[in-house]
Amino acid sequence: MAKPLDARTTQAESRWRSKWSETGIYRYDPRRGRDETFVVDTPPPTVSGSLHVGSVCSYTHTDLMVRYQRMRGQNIFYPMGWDDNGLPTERRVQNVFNVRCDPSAPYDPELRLEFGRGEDLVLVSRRNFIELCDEVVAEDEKKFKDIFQRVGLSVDWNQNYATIDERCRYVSQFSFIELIKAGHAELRDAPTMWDVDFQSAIAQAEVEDRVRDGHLWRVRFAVEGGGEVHIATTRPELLPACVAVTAHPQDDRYAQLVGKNAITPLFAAPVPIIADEEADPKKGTGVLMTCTFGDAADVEQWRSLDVPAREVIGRDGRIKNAPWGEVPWVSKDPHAARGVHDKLAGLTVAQARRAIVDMLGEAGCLVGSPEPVTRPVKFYERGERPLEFVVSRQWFVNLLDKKDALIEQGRKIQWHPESMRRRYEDWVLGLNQDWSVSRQRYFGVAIPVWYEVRSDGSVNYDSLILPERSDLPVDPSAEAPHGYDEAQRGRPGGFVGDPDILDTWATSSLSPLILTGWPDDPRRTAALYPADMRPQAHEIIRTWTFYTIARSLLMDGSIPWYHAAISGFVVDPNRKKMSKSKGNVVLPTDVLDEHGSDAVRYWAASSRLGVDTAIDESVYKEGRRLTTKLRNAARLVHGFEGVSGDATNALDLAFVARTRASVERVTAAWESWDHARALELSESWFWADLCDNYLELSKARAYAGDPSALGTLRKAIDVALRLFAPVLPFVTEDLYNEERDAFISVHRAAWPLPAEMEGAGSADPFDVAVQVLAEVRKAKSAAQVSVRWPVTTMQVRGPEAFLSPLRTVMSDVESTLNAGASELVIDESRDRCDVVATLGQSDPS
RNA sequence: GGGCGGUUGGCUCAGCCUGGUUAGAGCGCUGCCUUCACACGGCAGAGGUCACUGGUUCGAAUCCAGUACCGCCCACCA
Repeated sequence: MAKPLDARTTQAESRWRSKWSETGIYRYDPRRGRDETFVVDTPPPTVSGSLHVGSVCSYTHTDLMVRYQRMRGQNIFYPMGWDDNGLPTERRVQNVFNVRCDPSAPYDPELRLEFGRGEDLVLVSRRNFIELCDEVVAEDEKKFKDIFQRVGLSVDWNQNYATIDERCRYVSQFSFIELIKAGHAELRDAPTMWDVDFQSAIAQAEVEDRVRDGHLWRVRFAVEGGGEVHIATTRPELLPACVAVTAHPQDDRYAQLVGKNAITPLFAAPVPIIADEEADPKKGTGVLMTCTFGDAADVEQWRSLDVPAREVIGRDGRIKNAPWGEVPWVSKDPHAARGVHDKLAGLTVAQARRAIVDMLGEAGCLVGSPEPVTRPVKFYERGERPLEFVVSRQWFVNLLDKKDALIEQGRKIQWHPESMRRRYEDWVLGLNQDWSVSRQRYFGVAIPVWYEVRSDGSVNYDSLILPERSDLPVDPSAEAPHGYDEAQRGRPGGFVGDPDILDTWATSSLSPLILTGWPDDPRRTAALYPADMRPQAHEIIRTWTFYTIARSLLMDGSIPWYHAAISGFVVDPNRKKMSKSKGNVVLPTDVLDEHGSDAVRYWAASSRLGVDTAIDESVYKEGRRLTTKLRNAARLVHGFEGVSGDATNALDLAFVARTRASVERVTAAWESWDHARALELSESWFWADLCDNYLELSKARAYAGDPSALGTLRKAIDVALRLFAPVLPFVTEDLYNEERDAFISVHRAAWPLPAEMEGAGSADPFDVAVQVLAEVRKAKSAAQVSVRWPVTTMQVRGPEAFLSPLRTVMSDVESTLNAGASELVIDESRDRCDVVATLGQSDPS
């Protein structure tokens, strides 16, 4: 059981937090140029519920690099954003206030609602709804900010945005209008993936496969002119939507049928039998039906075959009432077809499936019994019912024709770890749809478009009315375009506003631009864009990474950042993903309370980018151990009295050389974005070289006030504090300022560089001294005596190459070991040394 | 089905790119050592056929090929 966090640590952490905030040491300086500025495109966390401990880990990873860069003299632009637009917020607001948005309701400026559910459901205008959303997210933002500050993120809190705020709406709408003008975004009336519960279009990136049990039915189709063909399907309810039947061109079983018509059972619709490479002879019966629309393949075939669409599933996920009646010509027996359809109309997909299977069975059109199958089914990632393809009017951003360019952009970016680039490329290569950006929701950035209404009252979707830049952000459902007044809304000769909002990623994908003054302040933009670093989790490579790269490409062909730092997941100690249902969620506030900020940061810093990390109590303990060790080492050195001088003693010089080599390696690790390696190297230098060995070896001289030892020790502590400052910002700041009258932040101090340790020569004397030390310690341990136990005589036998450096530091070795006379014997026959120590007979005390 | 990552002492991980003396660290474990920075410490120790198979090489944890298992990402679902 770990000892509770001592009050000193907690108080120091909170004191330094306040001090940093008061003194503004993390503030961005807009006067400095791009080449000396390090820009972070911080992920705006979704502010709903509580912050995940995994977020604490990955945000800390960012802060580690930021603090390193700051100490390297970089001007840091490290903002914070909040992602508050979109569905999660809407759902929370609906629950918290018991309201629903009614876009047709007028705005009520006096509306005041209490937190907690009211008795009756209240319908509010879109603007009121958005205001309520603002209210709710403000609460969450406070909680998130508190945790981020506790963990010591060196964010410049003056650089802040929320994806629903005016600035973001402005940037998002402006950029979208630019996409329209450039022909990258267009309105299409086309089959789109649709969530029947959320009543909204969904983009490919928001879709996930879930494995579901189902059945494979074999259905008998008659062939015009005689014969029959069996098709296999898991979705018989789409039979009325069947527009073609396909078989593979090399499939001999069906070759003679191609070109003829099949007749669908129950509906008696003639549909062409077509040879198609996509039909796999090994699956099902080798023959499948193309329906409008069961899946993306259907959409593709429907396009390429140029057959009519027969949409049977409505936006509510139920079988439509009318379509069959609207196109009676497709059936050879319209009356019977209508009779069948009437039984299906209004049923959900699942109900219709059962009903149609029953009817097919009665009609003798099922072959054999259904075969149970499990197959992946597409769901909206937040949805509960399978997605359907429905025809609707949506805005799309064209990306399918830009795969090559998107991959090319990805290659200009450095990925950490490198393997994540492949994930991005795989996603790009697997794209099969353009980006559907309109969402039939309320809390988000409105699509900034109106459409003209013709004199006959119909909407002319080809005739867009775009807002002026000076009017942005706009809400087309509440504001009239220039040259019109509100009375003309929906009237012949008037206008209608696009009722939809943009996909949340349409705004998030502009995150590297949002705070850069784009597009109105080109000087600021040039100083902040592209960003240096995009930190994020790997799960959103398909969304945030991808869309951001795409937006920059479409904007001006730029890349959004130079480095993408991808963090892994944090999993529970059993390597399982944390989830509320499993009850294995670890709250950031709990670990911070229990172990302290520095220890939690130490844990985060121990994990490498891209690697999944398990919650591990022992690592927090290790972090606390390190902070304690730092305090104690600093206390010892700060307690020595005497004047510091230059290092002149042989051991001191050798230790400086050893330190210089370590600093070089630590710095190289930071430069290669490997904070875990940097920490490991810093630690082994500090713990072994400095504390276990050099401190012991120089202690006697330090107590005696030797200026060389004192100068070297003080320098070593100073280096240690700076080396650990990125990882342990609190304890290092505390110790750095322990001896100072006026506050100077270690986080503004210069990173230790080898240049500070020039002229130290070789580290050999230190290394050989350590070897002799280890030998004698071993002997004392074997004899079960204390480290201070006296050594009466000591003989070191070895080659001159070893003894020569040892000779220069022998007095320190002797005093550390409490040894009397010692003898060095040259023996070139061995490549190492032997140490023979005779221990004293009695306790020194 | 495709792609990526992993498999090293009881646990968590490093080392692998650039093959070469007894494979490292922390935790845990064992023994010893406490007035002189630190017992949230120090010293010493036990514990590993580096997943498996084959290959390259004088030499393989490290390079190559394949297999198994674990995890993640993706996939037009008949």
